[in-house]
Formats: sequence, structure tokens, C-alpha cells
Amino acid sequence: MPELPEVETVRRGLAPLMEGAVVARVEVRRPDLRFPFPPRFAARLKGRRVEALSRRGKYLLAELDTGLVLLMHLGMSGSFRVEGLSQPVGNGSLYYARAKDVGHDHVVMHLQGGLRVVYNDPRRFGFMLLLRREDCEAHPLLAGLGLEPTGNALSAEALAPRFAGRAAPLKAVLSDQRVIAGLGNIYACEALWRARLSPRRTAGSLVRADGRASERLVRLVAAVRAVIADAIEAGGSSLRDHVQADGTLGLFQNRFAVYDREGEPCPRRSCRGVVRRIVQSGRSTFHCPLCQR
DNA sequence: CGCATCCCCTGCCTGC
DNA sequence: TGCAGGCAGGGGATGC
Repeated sequence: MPELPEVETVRRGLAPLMEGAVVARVEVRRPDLRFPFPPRFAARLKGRRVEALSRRGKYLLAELDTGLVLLMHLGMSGSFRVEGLSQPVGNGSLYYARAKDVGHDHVVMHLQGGLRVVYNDPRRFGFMLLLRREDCEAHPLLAGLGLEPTGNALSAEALAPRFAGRAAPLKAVLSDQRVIAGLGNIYACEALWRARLSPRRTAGSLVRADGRASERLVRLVAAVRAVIADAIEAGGSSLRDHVQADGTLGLFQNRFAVYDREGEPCPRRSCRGVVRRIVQSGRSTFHCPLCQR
């Protein structure tokens, strides 16, 4: 599932249940995901109270009362669901599993009071680590992260030095976590369409000779901020996903302009283009060759 | 250093 | 119906 809007949606769903809750025990059903679980992982979580559930880029951070931080990444296919609720609340995607999925339930956090927070990840590209709070900022996985596209950190002037001189295509630089934290394949494509910029244009071409941001970069930043805000508001995107009775899954996939829409007409009014799929850095890029320049 | 390619893993869809 | 191949929202390691 997870680019920034999906991770933020998960955070908003879990936070009311986990913040203030005490971990009664943790089941870890295999030795590793992408990385091995840390030594004594379950034991170090047991009895801890979750003080806050926060997010940085595509990472979730559960801050514990001992000063430890449980750092979680969902990879390509990671998801959480909650069991033991008397009735669903928040985002419905947190509360649904098909019978055949349970074999990929790798971590179960039992909270005092009876709720279970279950981490499921078929492809196992996700991971969980334990860090000391004071080590987080300098940790290699977090230290290199770029600007958050939510809030006010992301601006054209802040981005200009990071784009300057770069020959890599815009699409690659936009989904580089060291530049902007949280954009992935979907939202990079969608932002470029909104900004009417070709995914093949070089990142450096958006910076003026004097090093300042061009009008195109200003447009791109506005598009990134808008698409992320819109997607969060829609509860993220649910791809190739189950229709669910309560209908509370993320809905942004219905509003994709180009992603996974190869062959469809460009949705921009007055554009007669057709959405094309190309491959960049080994991954699909969807764009309109007519209005994205 | 920057950039492209390959790889990790499972599931699903397509075409034969 | 079975099977092979390609593709999928992640990012790290490698080699040029």
C-alpha cells in the first residue's frame, strides 16, 4: 500500500487506539522481514506504554515510555489491521483480512484491554527496528530523509539546490527519499501530471542559471503539496483492493489522472493526449506526452 | 559523486 | 486448467 498518504492514513487510524495503550505482549511469527527482528524484540516491547505514534516520510514511529522508538516501514505490501474492536472506527482498511491472508500475519501486538494490532506483509519488504529516541535523528535510515511534503518545509527555494545540476529525470529525483520524503511511484506520476511537466525532463532544468527556482519548479512544488494533501484527505489509495461493505477504504485511486491509466484519454480539459506508460529506473511511469513538457 | 541496473519476495493477471 | 512471464505502492547493494 504505502506511500506517504497511505502511511499517514494508517497512522491516523492506529493512533487513537495505540497512544496511551500498554503492550501486553507481542507475537513475532518469523525471525525476519526485510531485516532480522532486533534481539529480544518482543521482550523489549512487552509492558511498554505507547506515548505517541508519529510519521516521517514513509516511516511510522511508535514512541515508547522507556525512550525506545519502534520504527516501522511497510515496504510494498505491508499493512496493519486491528482485531478485537466492538465496532469499526476510522479507516476500514485497518479492519479487514481475507482468510488466505493470515499466513502473512508476521507480528501481533496484544494491547492491554484486548485489542490486537496485526502486521501483515506478503512480500516482506517491510521491517521493524528498535532505536533509542536520542539516536533517531542520526540513524542512517532517518538522517538522510529529505523534505516533508506536508507542512511548510517543502518550498521551491528549498528544493532548488537539491535539483541543481542533476541530470537524472524528474521522476527519479521526485521519488528519491533523500530529496522529498514520502513520494513514491504513484504520487510522483500524479504530481508531474498536475504540474504539466515531463517525467523525462532533467531535474536540473528546473533551476535557473543563478541557482534560483524556475517557474516550473514553483509549479511542481505546488503540485506535490496538493496531490499529497488531496490523497491524505481521501484516505490514501487502495490498489487492486477488495470491495468492502463499510466502504471506508482509501478512495484516491478513483482520482488518479494518469497512474495505471495507460491508453485512456488525458483527463486535462482541452488536452487530446493519451496516457502512456514508459519505464524509468526499472519502474512504470504514466504520463501524457502532449501536455506534460 | 551521480546514475542505472539488479535484487529481495509473494501474488495476481495475461496470454498461450 | 496449467504454466510461464511480467508486473506490483518499497529501497538497498552494486558497478559504471
